[in-house]
Amino acid sequence: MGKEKLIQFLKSTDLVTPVKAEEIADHFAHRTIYKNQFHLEEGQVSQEYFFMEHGFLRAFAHDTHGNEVTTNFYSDNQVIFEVSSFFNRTPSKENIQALTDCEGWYITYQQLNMLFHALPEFREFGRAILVKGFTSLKIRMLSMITETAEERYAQLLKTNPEIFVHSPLKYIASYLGITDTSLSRIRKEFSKK
Amino acid sequence: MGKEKLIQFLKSTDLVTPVKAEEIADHFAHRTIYKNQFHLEEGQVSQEYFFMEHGFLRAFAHDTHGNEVTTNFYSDNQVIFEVSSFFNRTPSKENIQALTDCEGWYITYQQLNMLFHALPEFREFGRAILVKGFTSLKIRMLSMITETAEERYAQLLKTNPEIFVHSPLKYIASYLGITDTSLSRIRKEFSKK
DNA sequence: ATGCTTTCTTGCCATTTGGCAAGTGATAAT
DNA sequence: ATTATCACTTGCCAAATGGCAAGAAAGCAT
Repeated sequence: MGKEKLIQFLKSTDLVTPVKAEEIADHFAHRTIYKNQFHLEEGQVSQEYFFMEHGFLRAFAHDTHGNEVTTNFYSDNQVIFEVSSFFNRTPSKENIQALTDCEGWYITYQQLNMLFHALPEFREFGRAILVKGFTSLKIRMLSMITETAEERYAQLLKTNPEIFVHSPLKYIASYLGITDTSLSRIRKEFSKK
Repeated sequence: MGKEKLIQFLKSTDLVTPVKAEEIADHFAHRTIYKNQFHLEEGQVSQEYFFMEHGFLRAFAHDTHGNEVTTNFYSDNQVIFEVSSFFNRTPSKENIQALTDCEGWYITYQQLNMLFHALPEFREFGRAILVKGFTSLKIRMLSMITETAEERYAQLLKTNPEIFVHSPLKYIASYLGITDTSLSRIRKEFSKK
């Protein structure tokens, strides 16, 4: 049935046994998101808990002056949904859009709760995903406060080089908290070293 | 037994019924944290899920050059614990210290899991707390990226004036992502308006 | 292949923020 | 009361980042 990657991912957390992983995966359905399509649009309620088998997505919001700001990038083996909108059933302030064709597996909010109820192990898994997202955001916040734009750029290039393959620099710039002009200059300086 | 505030807080989320709120509260024990004492120290595993009835706390971490950075402030009616350390049972990179005498109620990791297991409603409550923390961090990140230091200062002063009552400005400065020198200048400019 | 749009770079200059050190005032300890 | 420490401010200047506009380069549509 082709859900090997999903099953492998569920098992990789060590919170879900092999047998239960299969059972959980049974409830996921296949989803393709074609390049430029939206997985979630501002104003909608995030409906799908989406495991990405392969592809590349960008999440972005609008600031008070209407400018786009990239809030996240997502690649293979990540779970994608807008936490606040998904769990509170409120309209999302974020958009999630495909930068390449994406393939993966999803369940709805209702199905997720059903599974959480039926399989406590999956609930632990769900929490682990949440904690992971929270933790990486905290790390990013710390780097926003303590590091220079160049240091943040160097770090991103080192730890997430695939972002530079799939995303235009202007999206990366706002993710780093700088303008595209500055990013261009930083890259110039950086390449000299 | 004096746990009215805790019970009220549990009920306020609408995820926990009045009866269950009492049952949950039964498992919490009283805790006083005196001014300057640590609720959590770097290197330790966050052990207590702490509901603050009243008081004021600051969380801080150290950056790569050893400088203190304030990561959060906590006041009345908040749940305090270091998410990553608490759930992953790993050493914390953060410290949580009292800026005033604090009083509240706590349970341990083991008790929390026991309660989660026994009372699914409390689990929902736990998730809501997590989602809330995540959401406010996302909002803060967006403001770090899109707003000037002065705008962030004005916003904090408006929405969390109590912080300025209890915390020295240098702690607030690093929370805002600026130096204490800059905050001082911003305040000077701001007061002219 | 041609033209159109988007992405990226660059020069010029403005603005924001930081670094350091001195100075003032407040608080705390003895 | 005296001293020491801490919190905050300020002046001077440096460094980082932004804004705008022009131009080069790359990608896309027809």
